[in-house]
Amino acid sequence: MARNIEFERGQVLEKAMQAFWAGGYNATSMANLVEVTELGPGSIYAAFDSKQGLFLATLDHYGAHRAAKIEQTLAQSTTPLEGIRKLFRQLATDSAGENAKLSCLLVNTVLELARQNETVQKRVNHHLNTIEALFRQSLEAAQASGELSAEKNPGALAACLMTNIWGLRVLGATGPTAERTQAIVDQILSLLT
Amino acid sequence: MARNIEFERGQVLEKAMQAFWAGGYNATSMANLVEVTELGPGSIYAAFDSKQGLFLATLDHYGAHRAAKIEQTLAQSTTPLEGIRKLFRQLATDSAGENAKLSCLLVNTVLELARQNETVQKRVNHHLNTIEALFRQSLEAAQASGELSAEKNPGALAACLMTNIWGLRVLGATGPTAERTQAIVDQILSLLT
DNA sequence: GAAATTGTTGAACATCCGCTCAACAATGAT
DNA sequence: ATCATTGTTGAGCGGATGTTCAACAATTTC
Repeated sequence: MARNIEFERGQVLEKAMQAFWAGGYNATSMANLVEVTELGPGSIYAAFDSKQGLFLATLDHYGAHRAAKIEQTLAQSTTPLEGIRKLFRQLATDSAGENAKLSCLLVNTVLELARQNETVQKRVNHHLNTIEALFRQSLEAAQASGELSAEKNPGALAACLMTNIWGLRVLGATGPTAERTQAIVDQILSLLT
Repeated sequence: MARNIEFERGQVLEKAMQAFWAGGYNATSMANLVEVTELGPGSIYAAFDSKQGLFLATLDHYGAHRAAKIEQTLAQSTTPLEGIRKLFRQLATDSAGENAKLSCLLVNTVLELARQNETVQKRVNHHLNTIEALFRQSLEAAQASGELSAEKNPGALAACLMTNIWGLRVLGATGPTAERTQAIVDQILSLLT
């Protein structure tokens, strides 16, 4: 064999992700990425091919982490709908917090990059669809147990909840008050009753 | 006096706006703007100070045009709620159309630029607040006429509608089907009943 | 028509961009 | 110990970036 890789892929992805998340794709330069990852340009290109390759890897890192967190919250709740309510109340808090301006890397990427780049589009959509499926499963479970009215459409409701999450991410970036974010989430959650 | 300006400000702003709208701020270069506006770099800098100055002017152009369109649609409708429904049904159609990927310049700007730039943030928020006020006025009018339940909160509802518009703009950029966008809008409009 | 003022032009500037590659370092096989 | 293989390093590449400015053009004043 030969020389071993010195860096840990997960740590590099985490640092690159935070840079892209805070600055966006275009405004984050390779020089920035070299600085935060503490890798040489050559090592980055050997491992990820290009700036876009590194970005796609950070998208996967972010998407997997985010879906796991949502799945965990839904699984740990007393009932399916309670899990969804908990997620949206957390979103209300986060969207008025100090990290609200970060928004969500997936949503930021939809508007900055995925609109123009089919490769990025497919990758982002895959992660968004994974999350939407978690909501749909919870809504179907709620319907099966009678917690959600049989007249509701779980698929349409899940799609609508995703749209509202995206809207809340934009809202967070506008710098809203906590009262505002909570009033909006209260309206959204009334869709479940 | 002296030599007159040769270009029409409105036409230049329209062309620059379309470039920024389609490409985003960072990915639209001064070379692009020189090409689409058919002005020399010097003329652009004399009229708008900088790339950011031109961008802020296009934001105002876009915001004013957008608010006027919404105000007109609301004013021409038979009832206040019918106006809001019409706007959202149009949004469902547009978000599945060929121009859906453009999204909305204001929303795109919130996530790409306003997160990091206070000047841009204030300008975008001003235009968004203007539009939100139109919705709130329509909801208050609907409540006054009995079309909207007295138990509803027009302010919170207007804020929630804005959040949903932003979500629909993100949705449009993901390339959804017409069935999907209409199912989501149907859910949103159920908030009004 | 000369002077003063303002608008237009486009070449050029310093800087930054994403990316490459030759030189060197570390590891395992023989 | 030598060699083959792979990882790291960082100076440097060609090109793009936002911006400037001296030269020129048009218009008004006197």
